[in-house]
Amino acid sequence: MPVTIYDIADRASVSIATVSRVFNGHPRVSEATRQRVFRVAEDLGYEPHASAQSLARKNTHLISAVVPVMTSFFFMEVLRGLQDRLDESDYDLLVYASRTLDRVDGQLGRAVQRGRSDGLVLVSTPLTPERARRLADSRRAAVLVDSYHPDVDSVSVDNRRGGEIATAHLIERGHERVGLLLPAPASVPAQRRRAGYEDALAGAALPVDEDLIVSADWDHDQHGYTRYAGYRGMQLLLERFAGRPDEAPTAVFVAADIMAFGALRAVREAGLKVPRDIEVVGFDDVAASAYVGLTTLRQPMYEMGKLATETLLRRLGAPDMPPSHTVFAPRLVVRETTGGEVAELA
Amino acid sequence: MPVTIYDIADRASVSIATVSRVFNGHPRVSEATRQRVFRVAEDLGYEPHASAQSLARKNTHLISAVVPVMTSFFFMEVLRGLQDRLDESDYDLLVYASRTLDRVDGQLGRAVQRGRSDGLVLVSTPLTPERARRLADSRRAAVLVDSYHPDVDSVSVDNRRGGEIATAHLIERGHERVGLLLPAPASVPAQRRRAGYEDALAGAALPVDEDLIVSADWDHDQHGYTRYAGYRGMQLLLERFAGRPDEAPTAVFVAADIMAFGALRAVREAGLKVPRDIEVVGFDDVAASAYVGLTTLRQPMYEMGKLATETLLRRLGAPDMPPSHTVFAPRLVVRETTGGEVAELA
DNA sequence: GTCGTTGGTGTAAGCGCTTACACATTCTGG
DNA sequence: CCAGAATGTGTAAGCGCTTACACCAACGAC
Repeated sequence: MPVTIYDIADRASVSIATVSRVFNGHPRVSEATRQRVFRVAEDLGYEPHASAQSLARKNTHLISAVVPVMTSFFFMEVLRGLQDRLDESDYDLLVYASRTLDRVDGQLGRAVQRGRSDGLVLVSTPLTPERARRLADSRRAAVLVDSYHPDVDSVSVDNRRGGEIATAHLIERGHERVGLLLPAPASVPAQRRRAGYEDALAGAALPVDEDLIVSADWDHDQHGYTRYAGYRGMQLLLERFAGRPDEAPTAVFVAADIMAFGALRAVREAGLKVPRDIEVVGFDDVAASAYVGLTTLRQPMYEMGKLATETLLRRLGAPDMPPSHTVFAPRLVVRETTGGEVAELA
Repeated sequence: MPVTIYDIADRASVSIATVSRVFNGHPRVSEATRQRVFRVAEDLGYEPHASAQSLARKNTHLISAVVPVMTSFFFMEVLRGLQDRLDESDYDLLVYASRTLDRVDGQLGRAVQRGRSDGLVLVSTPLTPERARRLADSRRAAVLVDSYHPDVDSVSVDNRRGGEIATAHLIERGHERVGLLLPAPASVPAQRRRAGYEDALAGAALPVDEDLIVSADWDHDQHGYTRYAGYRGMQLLLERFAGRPDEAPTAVFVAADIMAFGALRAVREAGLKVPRDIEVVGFDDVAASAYVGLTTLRQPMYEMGKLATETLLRRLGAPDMPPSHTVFAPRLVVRETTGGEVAELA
């Protein structure tokens, strides 16, 4: 029933080789033949068979995106960037999003399967030695987004610098007791942001006080980038200083916007006002941050996705080029939570 | 270099047929041979070639999801539902998201290509006769999410009923002048919601006043599900009644949460307070709605995605089953914008 | 006229896998 | 002890396409 090149070859009185050549834009086909083949193909409603092409050509024209738990705005924006760039190429996109963090390796396994896709985009997926080995074994082109490995192309944001900017912003606004709310300690970006936090303190000759820092380490196997983690973290932080209000933080850098939303809530519930009693800075600049008026560090997520694709496509064309690493600087967006103007409409 | 079944066959001293059988769990293989083949395969690091399998088996184990402009929470949730259900199967997911609405058909074309995927999930993509024909020609299994066509499985929400519930809620709260903000008039779900709005008015013996209704019809080729559309729409609505405040709406049903955010903004800018001067009900219940305290109609997006996959997988197993249509009832979630409690943490 | 070119096309060998069919062996029951 | 069933394995024909190689005709150049 389905039409193959054999059918076309028959009806157009040529060989299947010629039909194939026509469809692949081979130069040595006479104009007359080309026209005839196209006409017959049109008549018959022919469409090449993707798997057969993949097998014969030894490439799939497919890109795999591996993302952890697809839940956040971040991944969606990156994906959108990927898509938009891919749209201009003739690659299609396979998405491997795992439900829980422990399934990531399983997804990765499927993504690197022979004949599945030509290249991978790994989003927020730290390249452990084990994973790096697997990737290398598979000989598949890859690019990392939001993580780093010396041997693989990557696109990321300067988390450390971002943490520093965030904290410095608060210090400049007169705060000397700046709290820090972190997701699960395992998160590498969060570690970097913390380093930046410490940089800023050091720059202002302020001490690092562990009491001011809370990590969402209670929920194992979770990344901790949740509203609840921020809510609970802020509660813990406030409780710690319940007996000594003069030592309590007057500002908090929350390492992710989504957490900051929870944190704001906890502040409100504690009967405090933002920014009057406590100022807050987030990280990411997700869509809702503008609504809520959250001061934050903007990550160019969409652009990162776009660039990642760009990089991957380049890599597919030049497998032996040395790896490239692009680092974007996050940009401070001041809103109400640190006394800025009412949010723009965007 | 890459290992094929031939390599394994050699090393295990069996034929390729037997190797294939082992990997496909064929019952008639002796235990000894099975073990040996597995061992050799393990040693060699064998992995089946996806394209070759697809070609030989005549199926790809791939599902395509076609979504318009990947930008909203809605699509992400549906996608997440899809993913999670797919995770339990051995299908992988191809995502076709178009940058603009006019590219949807192009994406659809790629998605239905022979040998690309076994089935399609069409999200918020109205099945025009042209598209229906194409789908039928391709003989590919498909399921519609958030749209309807008699011949194709579908999963959707009762938009009309939702519109009615939203409006009735406002009427019950004492409002007699209820405004309506809609996205682009072409949107079928929006038309249904409007119908529900009119149902509720009729039910309360209230007239339909066109002055109270605003459609985002200024931006052609856009779906109008944007924050700006809501902002502008609300502005227009307020302007209309600038000279006759007694006739102005005291409540507004906004056909999408994202629009409602913009609408709230416009209300605030006009110097009015929600819910004191104007009450607002949205539709969707996106994540940010809880933050903002927006009363809205909750669509079970995640569940719809999950069920869509379920339906599609069933359909793949039974192509001739008559089409099924599942309609979820949206649920009213009362929050601050209609005088409800402060938002839950979720 | 002969000979290398060049353009246009066909033949056939894959690509890596599945599976119908055939065959050989072993098992079972009478 | 043998027919027939059950079990295990191999042979080979695809699946639909690409492409190296070969071939032939037409073409100028000498």
